[in-house]
Amino acid sequence: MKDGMTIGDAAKASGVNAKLIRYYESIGLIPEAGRTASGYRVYDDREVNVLRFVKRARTLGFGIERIQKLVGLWQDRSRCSSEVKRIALQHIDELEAKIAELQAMRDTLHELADACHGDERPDCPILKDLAS
Amino acid sequence: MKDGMTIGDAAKASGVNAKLIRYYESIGLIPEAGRTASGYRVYDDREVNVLRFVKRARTLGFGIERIQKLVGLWQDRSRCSSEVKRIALQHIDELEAKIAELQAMRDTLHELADACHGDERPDCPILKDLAS
DNA sequence: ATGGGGCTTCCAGCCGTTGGAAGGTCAAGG
DNA sequence: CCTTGACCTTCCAACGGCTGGAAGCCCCAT
Repeated sequence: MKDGMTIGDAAKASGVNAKLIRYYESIGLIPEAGRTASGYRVYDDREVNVLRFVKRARTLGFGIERIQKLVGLWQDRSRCSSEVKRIALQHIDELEAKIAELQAMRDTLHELADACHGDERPDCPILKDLAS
Repeated sequence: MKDGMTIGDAAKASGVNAKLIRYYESIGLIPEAGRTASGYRVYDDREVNVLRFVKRARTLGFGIERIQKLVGLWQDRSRCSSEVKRIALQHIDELEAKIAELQAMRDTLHELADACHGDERPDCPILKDLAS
């Protein structure tokens, strides 16, 4: 039962849904799966592991392109860990930037919301700010 | 020179580029602009103010649909500030959620990157985590 | 009249999914 | 053997919020 899974089985085993597996294949993130005589895709444990790797990397916010590199490094036994770390640090930088951006929005909005009495009257510092 | 601007002038005056102004019109975020005899869009100060409002709201991360509501409330003199505040608070909640999500990614990655020596050796806790 | 800049429309792509339609395949049960 | 229903296949479209390009018209200065 381990080898020769259908895409549905691979989806359950990896946590990546079938539709997304096909999509990942279509964009070249994962190699083309083998096929049965009738055209069904066939997966084995190794491919499920790749899918799990991809899913975990997505959970950490890596983009597809970077995941491709990570999968490559993962499968390259002669890789340098420095290369992997470099990619991770770069991603951390981008996350920090995004976080800072969102926090700035939140902080501004928080101030405006605090200043807004939020009652039935039309006077509103939030709209005043937006209109400025 | 104040009224009867072309889209390019309105873009400069509002900070929203011409392409985007047309897009906003196409999705109904802003009403259809008037036209000259030859088909050029024409803008006046009031419309530029709406564009500025939209731009500021986008800067604060509001989505288009919500901005539509905000513009409506802004132009409604009998609005309740509570309604505006409600929208702002809801948006703050979503920002908080997104921030927390990104922070979780960053924290995990930070731990992994710290544990990775990042040298020429292949051993790598980052890949180990992704493969788990 | 010619050039160049701005305007017009429409179409396509970005990212990572998700949904749906239309049709083929497979195993189980009547 | 045939039907049912759950699976699989492909392709096409939409989400949000833009951004770019192509093809063609308009307007002003030289």
